Amino acid sequence: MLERAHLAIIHEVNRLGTLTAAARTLNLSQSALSHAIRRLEQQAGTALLYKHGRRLRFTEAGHYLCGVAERLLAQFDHAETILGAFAAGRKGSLRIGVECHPCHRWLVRVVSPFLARWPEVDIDIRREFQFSGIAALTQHDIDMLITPDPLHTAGLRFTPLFGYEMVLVISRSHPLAKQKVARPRDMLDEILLSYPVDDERLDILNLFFTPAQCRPRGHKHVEDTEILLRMVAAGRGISAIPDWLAAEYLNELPLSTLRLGEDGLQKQLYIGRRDQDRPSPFIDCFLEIAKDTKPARPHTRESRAMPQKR
Amino acid sequence: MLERAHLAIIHEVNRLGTLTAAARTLNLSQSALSHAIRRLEQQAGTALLYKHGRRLRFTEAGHYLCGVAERLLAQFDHAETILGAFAAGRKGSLRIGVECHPCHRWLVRVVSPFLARWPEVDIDIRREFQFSGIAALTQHDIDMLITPDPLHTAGLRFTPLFGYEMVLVISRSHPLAKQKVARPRDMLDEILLSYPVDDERLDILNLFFTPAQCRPRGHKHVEDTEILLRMVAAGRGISAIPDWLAAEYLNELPLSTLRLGEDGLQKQLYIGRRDQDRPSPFIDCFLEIAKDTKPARPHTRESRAMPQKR
DNA sequence: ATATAATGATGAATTACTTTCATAAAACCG
DNA sequence: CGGTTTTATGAAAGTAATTCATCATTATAT
Repeated sequence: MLERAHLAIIHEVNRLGTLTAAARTLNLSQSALSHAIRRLEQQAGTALLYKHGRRLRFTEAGHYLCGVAERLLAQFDHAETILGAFAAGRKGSLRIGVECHPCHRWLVRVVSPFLARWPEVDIDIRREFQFSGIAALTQHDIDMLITPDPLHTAGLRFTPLFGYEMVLVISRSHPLAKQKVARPRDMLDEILLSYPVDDERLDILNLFFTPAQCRPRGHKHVEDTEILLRMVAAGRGISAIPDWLAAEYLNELPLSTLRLGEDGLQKQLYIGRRDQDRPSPFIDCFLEIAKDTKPARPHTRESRAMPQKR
Repeated sequence: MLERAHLAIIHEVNRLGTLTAAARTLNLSQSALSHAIRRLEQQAGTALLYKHGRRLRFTEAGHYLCGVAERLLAQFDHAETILGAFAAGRKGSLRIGVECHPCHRWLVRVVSPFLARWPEVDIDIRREFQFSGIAALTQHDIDMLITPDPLHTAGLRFTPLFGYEMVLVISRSHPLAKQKVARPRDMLDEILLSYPVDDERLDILNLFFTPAQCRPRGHKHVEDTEILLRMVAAGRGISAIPDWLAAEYLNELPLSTLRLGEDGLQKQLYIGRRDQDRPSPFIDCFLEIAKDTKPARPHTRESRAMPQKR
């Protein structure tokens, strides 16, 4: 029978490359691992490792088990963490996934009061997913997902948080800065700056440029919002960000915002959970705080020009 | 440490309600389960079950573990199923290298029935190699190599598939189209069209032009067979392809075929494998299908002029 | 080349852990 | 209140994992 111990061995051998090294980190003898793997192979009826030189290589089946090990061990670890929280009289932990890069600033404003009210709950925020955030949620890699793109799958429930508008930000000294509305054809000579995300997941491309069958002259990825906006302010490119995020920076940087198309690019932020999860007071509390935490500056046409300090 | 056995116990107790019943289905004594749970509780530092009347109920932590158990046990079961498929040779992947450009059409006729019979086996076909196909095979980058040029290296084994003849194709309206045999000196004014392959690997150059110490007027690379033959048909060049491939196109395009030299340019297709590879039912099956799949139209001198519909 | 170090494999001995056995205690049921 | 069902527990037995000592192989350095 496949046991956690087997997975741990497989995982460490994969990570470290040799039985000897794996044995060290597992506080076992090299012989123990060798025997354990041999037993597992006999039970499974297939080889998992074979010698290549004086090291080991995984067979196809072994390689498959590496993947299993990685997934399952993480879940064991997490389960033990939660169990530890129960033991310590705490309530548990909340793993939140965020699929919307600029939402990070908003999220910290939700997390702070939550942590104050639930000192016994640990929060972990994840921004990178092997596949999608939705998959991470269904596979219990995270407990909540914050995303502008809900995918109504069986077993998941999405609650709307707030609507917002994606706006174009450009340097205030840019010729187009006086316009109210940006049109795709105006942008042909611009460099688009975006978070490092697949093109298919960029609304500015999907919903603005692609329908007009054109693309900006260039496209660069920038990880950090602050740096991204400073590059825009310096005239090094344009970008599309939520209106409320733009509002936070309008009085700090020489930026202008333009509506994307006549109707604007309207979005909605959702929080997704698994249906089957039992109700928990702190999860309810988190949701409540999240719903009450509107983005920094509800953006209206009037306020755009005159943002106030937070 | 939380083990699979613990999860199994938790799960059965949850399902059946009593330790005694759970013990029965797990082929263990009631006492064994009781001890196991006790140990786990001591390690976790928190109670998981408590007595309610003479039965057991889950604590909050225990209830949480039920959920974990359900998910993880399913994943263990699935992993063991897959492992069983590996052991039975049902599951695996087959990376096939093809060193013979026009063989692609033949290969798809082998792969289709194979995929139908081995739904759990993934097939990957590679046509580009960093060095040679032989090197890719010895270095485990591919598992099989289909090539007309076997190189009998230690550790590799080549099985012949079928013999064929490379023939010259020219437009039917070409002055030479009436000849039976093409001679190098007739081709001095022609443009040779070939797949984008190094000159050293082109048989028409090595075995036809080079011995006669001449070259055609020009040489262009074309990636796609269909396009290559349409160019030939349009009188834009000549090419050398296997007779059976020519046969497939003779009734669709105005082409003529000529023998390359008096004896023709005879070739043989081989399938190469590593000697040391363990036998696998699906690899054997692939070989069998490959051997049984003769090229589209066994080409004879008589049929050349009068190809039939497939 | 040859010596040396590193690594994995193996069988026997040992150790650790799990399971059973036997029994007690508690709870439900008539 | 017995009779029955169920869990808990300590000691004994049994099973399985681990180590030890050693060998074989391969890579690296001299």
